Amino acid sequence: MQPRRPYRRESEERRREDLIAAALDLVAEGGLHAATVRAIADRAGVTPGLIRHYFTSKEELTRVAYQRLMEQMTRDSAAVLLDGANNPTAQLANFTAASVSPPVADSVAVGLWAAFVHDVRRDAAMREIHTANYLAFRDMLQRLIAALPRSSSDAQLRRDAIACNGVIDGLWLEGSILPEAFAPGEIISIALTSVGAILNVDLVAAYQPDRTQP
Amino acid sequence: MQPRRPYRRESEERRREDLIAAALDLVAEGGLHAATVRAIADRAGVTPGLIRHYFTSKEELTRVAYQRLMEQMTRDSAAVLLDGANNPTAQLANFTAASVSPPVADSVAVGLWAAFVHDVRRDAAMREIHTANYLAFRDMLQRLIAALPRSSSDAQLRRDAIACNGVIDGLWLEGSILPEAFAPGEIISIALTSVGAILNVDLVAAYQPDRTQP
DNA sequence: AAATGAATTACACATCCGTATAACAAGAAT
DNA sequence: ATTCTTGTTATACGGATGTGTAATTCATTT
Repeated sequence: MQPRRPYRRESEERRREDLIAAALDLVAEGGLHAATVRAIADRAGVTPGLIRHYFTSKEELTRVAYQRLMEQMTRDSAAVLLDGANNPTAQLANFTAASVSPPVADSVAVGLWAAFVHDVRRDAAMREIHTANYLAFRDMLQRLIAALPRSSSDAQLRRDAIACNGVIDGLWLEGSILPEAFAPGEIISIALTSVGAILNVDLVAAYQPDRTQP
Repeated sequence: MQPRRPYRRESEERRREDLIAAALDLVAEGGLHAATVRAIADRAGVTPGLIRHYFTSKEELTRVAYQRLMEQMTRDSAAVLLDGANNPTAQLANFTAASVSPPVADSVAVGLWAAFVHDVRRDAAMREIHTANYLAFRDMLQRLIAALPRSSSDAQLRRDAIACNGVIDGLWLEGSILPEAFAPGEIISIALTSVGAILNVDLVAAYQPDRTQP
C-alpha cells in the first residue's frame, strides 16, 4: 500500500489565493473547460477534495476568480497614474496608452476576460462584479477627463467618458486578439488620436512614454 | 424491446444546417460547454451518432459554426447599406448606428462571440476565420469613410477605419453586455458623435433612422 | 507528552463526455 | 416486387467531471 502523500498546513488566505491563481492560469491556457477541479488542484499542489473545503462549489471559485481578474486589470491601468504625473492632459494620454498596451492589452488577458462573458450574462452575482468593475474603470477615466483644462457639463462628461471608454475597449480587444494585424505602436497612436479627437485635446503631444523601458 | 425510432432522410445541406443552428443555439444559451454532442443532436432532432456522419469531429462542427456566426453578423451590419442609401455621410451614419443596435448589438450575440474567443487564440483555423471576417468588416467601413466628401491619404484612411472600428466594437460590447447601464438610444448617439469627431464629419445630422420601425 | 481539532488526503459514485462500430430502415434503383 | 445503397439509430467503451464522505496526519493546545 502506498504511503499517504505528505502535506503542509497553510493559512486559509494562502490556500484560497493559490487555488484562485491556479484556476485563472488554467482558464488562460485552455479556456474555461480546462479549469477542472482536478486540474486546478494539481496546479495548486493539492488534492481535488481541498477545493470543496475552501469553496462551497466550483461555481463559487469561478466567481471569486473572476472578481480577482477584474480587480487586477483595473489596477494595472491605474498604475500608470501613480508615477510621472505632470499635468492632466499627460495623465490622460498615459492612461489611454497604458490601457491598450501590455500587460492590460494582452492576448492572454483577453482570452481570460472572454471566458467569463457568458457567465456574466447568465449569473446575477457575476453580473454585479462586472458592473462594479466596469463602472470603476469608467469613473477613473471620467475623473481624468474632468481634470482637463476645459469646461464641460456633467452630462457631457458622462458621454465623453463612455465614448473614450468605447474606443479604448475596442482597440484593446482588436490589438490583443490580432496583434499581427497592426504595426508596433500603431494601436497606441490611434488610441491617442481618437480619444484626443473626441475630447478636442492634443493627446499625441502630451503623451509621455514610460522611459524606464526603452 | 423498444421499437427503433422512426426517422426521415434529409439532404446533406439541410442536416448540416440544422446541426450548426442547434450548436449555436446551445452555445448562446449555456456557453460552449453546453453544446455537447448529445445536446446538439437532441436540439436538431437527431441522435448523437449522426453528427459524426456529417462532421469528422466536434471540433470541425465548432469551426463551421463559428464561421457561420461571423458571416451572419457582418451581413446584418451590411444590410442597412442596401435600403435608403442617399449620400455617403448618411450611409456611414446608418451603418454606425446599425452596428451598435440590435440585432448586431445583442446580449446573445456577444455571448456567442465571446465563447469562441479562446479557440480563436489557440486554433489556427479559427484564427483565420476571425481575421478574414474582421478585415471584411473593417474594409467595408473603410470604403464608407473613403466615400465621404473630403480628401484623405490611404494611410490616414486606414488609421481612421481602425479607430472607428474600435469605437464601434467597444460600444457594441458594452451596450450589449450591460444594456441597463445606458439610456435608450444613448449608445447610438454616442457612437455617431464619436465617429463623427474622429472623422470631423457631422454624423448626427446625417443620421436617418429606419422609419419602418417606430 | 498526550490529546484535541481541523486541514488535507483518499476513495467512491453517478453522470456526462467524445468517439467508434455495428445493426437497421428508408427511399431510390432495378 | 426485390435489391442496393447509405442515412440514421443504437449501443458500447474508456475516460473525465463535480461532488459527497470517511480516513488520516499535521499542528496546536493541554
